[in-house]
Amino acid sequence: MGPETATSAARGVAPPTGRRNRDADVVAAAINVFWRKGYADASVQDLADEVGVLKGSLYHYIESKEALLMRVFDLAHEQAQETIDYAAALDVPPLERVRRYFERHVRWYLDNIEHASVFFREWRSLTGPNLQTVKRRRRSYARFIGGMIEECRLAGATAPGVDSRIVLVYVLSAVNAAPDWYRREGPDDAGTIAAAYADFVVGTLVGAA
Amino acid sequence: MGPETATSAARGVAPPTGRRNRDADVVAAAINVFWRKGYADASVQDLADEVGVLKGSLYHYIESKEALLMRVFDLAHEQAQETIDYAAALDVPPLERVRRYFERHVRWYLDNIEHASVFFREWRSLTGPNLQTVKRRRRSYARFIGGMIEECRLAGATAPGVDSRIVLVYVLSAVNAAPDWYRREGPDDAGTIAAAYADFVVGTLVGAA
Amino acid sequence: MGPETATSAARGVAPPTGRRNRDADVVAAAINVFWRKGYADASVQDLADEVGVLKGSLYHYIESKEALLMRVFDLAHEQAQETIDYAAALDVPPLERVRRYFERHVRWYLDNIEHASVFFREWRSLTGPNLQTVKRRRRSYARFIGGMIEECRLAGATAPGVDSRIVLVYVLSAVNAAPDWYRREGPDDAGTIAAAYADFVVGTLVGAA
Amino acid sequence: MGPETATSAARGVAPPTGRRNRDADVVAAAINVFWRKGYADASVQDLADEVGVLKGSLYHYIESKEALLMRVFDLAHEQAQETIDYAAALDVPPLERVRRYFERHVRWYLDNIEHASVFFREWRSLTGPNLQTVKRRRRSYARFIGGMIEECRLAGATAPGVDSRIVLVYVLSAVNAAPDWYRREGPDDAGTIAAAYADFVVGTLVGAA
DNA sequence: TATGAATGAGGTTTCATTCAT
DNA sequence: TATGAATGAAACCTCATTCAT
Repeated sequence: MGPETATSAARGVAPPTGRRNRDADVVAAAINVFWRKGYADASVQDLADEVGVLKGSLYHYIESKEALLMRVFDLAHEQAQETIDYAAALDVPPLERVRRYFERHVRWYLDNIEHASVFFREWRSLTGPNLQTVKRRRRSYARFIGGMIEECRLAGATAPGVDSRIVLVYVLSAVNAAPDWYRREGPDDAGTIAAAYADFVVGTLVGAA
Repeated sequence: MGPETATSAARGVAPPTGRRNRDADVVAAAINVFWRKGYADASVQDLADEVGVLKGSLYHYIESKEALLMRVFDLAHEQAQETIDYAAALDVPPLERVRRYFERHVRWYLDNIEHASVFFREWRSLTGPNLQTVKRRRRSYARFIGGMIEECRLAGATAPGVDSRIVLVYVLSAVNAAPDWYRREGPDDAGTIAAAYADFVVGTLVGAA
Repeated sequence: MGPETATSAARGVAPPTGRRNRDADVVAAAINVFWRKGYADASVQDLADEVGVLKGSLYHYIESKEALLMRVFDLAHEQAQETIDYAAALDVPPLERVRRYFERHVRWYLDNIEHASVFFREWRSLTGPNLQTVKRRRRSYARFIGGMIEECRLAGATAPGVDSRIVLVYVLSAVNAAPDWYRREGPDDAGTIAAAYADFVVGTLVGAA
Repeated sequence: MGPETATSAARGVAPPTGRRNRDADVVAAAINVFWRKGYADASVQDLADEVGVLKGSLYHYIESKEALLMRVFDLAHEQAQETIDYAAALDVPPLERVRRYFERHVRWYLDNIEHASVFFREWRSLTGPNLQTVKRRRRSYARFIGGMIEECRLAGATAPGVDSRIVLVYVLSAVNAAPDWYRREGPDDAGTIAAAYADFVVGTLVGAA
């Protein structure tokens, strides 16, 4: 897993720059605690313990527990957007774009299991505008991926009977649950699984009997 | 004690006409409330409101909030087991068994979205022996489905490079998330989606490029 | 974390002048409330009222209602142990050791009626390890006192027919109930009663007809 | 312990007369339950379980939980009064009257440990007129015993320095705690202990050094 | 007499958040 | 920046008692 410790492995943020990177530490702690206990069962005390400050002090870094959860989502969004930008910029045939998108996408999940798990499990705990924002983003992801699939269909690359809408939710579901099943210590490495998943997606598009 | 349970140790008389089957009502209410608010955010007050009794009165029917959640899981388990028994009893080729299993499986999800959603989302809220029981059942489901897939492979019905373990988690993930996406008021009816999903699963097995 | 404990991880500065020793206040309040209403009938609200904080705030100082009761017992134990150490260190004949032990012992009861009353009345309200601890201590007290009595017998200072075991429970019972009867505003002062009780004990040992 | 079972050994009431003696059963059950769990921790459900009826049905036999406790006290009072009447009617010297009173008194305790324990432990749980009644009776017992002791003093049978008031509470305390210490399965039988206690009391009166 | 569902008040405890120091 | 005491609302659960059947 690299040089990080097990408990702070979920960060994906830059390492502390020597003096102080408390914001990133706090988000990394939140990812870990929310992953282990779930947002609802995680107390602010748990978060403070993980960061190593007293409960009251934590409020110098966060506005509220939910705002902290939202920061976790914002960070994930940035990284998801990078994958989208990467795929959008590729100059390859539609099916290959899909394959490369999902390979990188799944790869991110498997390299950031805790973060990805929180991302997929806990969005229902958000409220009000935060919830709206996250839902909007999710629709935007789906629209982008749906667009890629539609391109494949228009290019005649998909099986005749395939319904783009159904295949979209099918493959998204399969892929997004990856962090629920993957074990770092398991027999398959992340690259293998990411490639296999990407192949499955392509197979689902072209091959449905 | 006769055939009655310990808690309803009546003297063998028929249940008074005035007494409805509150147990079933309570579980149905729990499914709805846990689905709308999530287990952690649902209060016992919410549950009592849904049933139409006072908070304290609810404890005539449940031993604890978690025990009620567990009853929701027990009920889902019974029905999941029926699908397994149905598929196991079929006298058809392996691939067809898989197809029919998943069609019925998905069909149950789509006909019981709230129940299925709670079943897939809230198991982490269980604790102690309840959690162990549910995990054990999940492993048992996976073992059954994995067995069906392995039968296909041994019968030479799957694509050469397919890794049974990976394809298992892939299709389970895709299928189990169905209640997250399906909208009853959407354009596709449950039968169509269930059939499409079953076809995707078969396609994933036989067709991975 | 350095040498400080995790929960009081102060930086070694003296406690702020504004912060009183709330721990001692809380135990004192508990003694009073448990004495007036009994442990079972005393609510956490009663305790908070006596301390002068809100109910929730009390949990900064206690872990649970029972843990607070246990602190009352721990404090009493410390003081009971001091009396034992005092008596054990005396260089006097056995009967005189008994007399001085009980005089001091009763004196403590009468000077701390509320505390002593709770100590003798409420130990059955403890549970689990707390209850075991208190029972163990009680056996230890009895063993010490029984040892003193046995010393008297071996020194030939007791009446011939005296059964050490029976006389032990007899005098302990008589003495331990003192706080139930004594009224501070009564005609006899604590010193007189303590001396009388000690004489009775000695009388019971040497004089049983 | 005679023909009764262990769990119903505390009654001291007449055995069921064949058809129905539910009142006595209920009091016997109360004695046992209050003895095992304490009045405050005993629920009406516990009482109903012990009697063998449903909770609601118990209210055909009792008016309230406290009224049931009061019946336990009334029954004990009847039996305590019998001992007093017995002693009062004796035509013996004062010291001998004291001795016989206490022998019988202690004997009752030891033969009815559960009942006696509740009698001495739980009177503080009564309220209002019930509490007043029980306190009045206790004063009356003390007055009777104090009268016997005073008779001894007037007859010149006590040691010169003895203070009647102090010796009264001393011996009462010693004697009343007997059910706290006595174990039916212990090495000494009830008759031996009752005699020894009575001797101690006399010894305390005549022999205080 | 017997039932057991229903009541409603009260119990202990947790916790996100604030604020004086 | 850091503390930790204090807040007060809300959580789950228990229980003595009532009452329609």
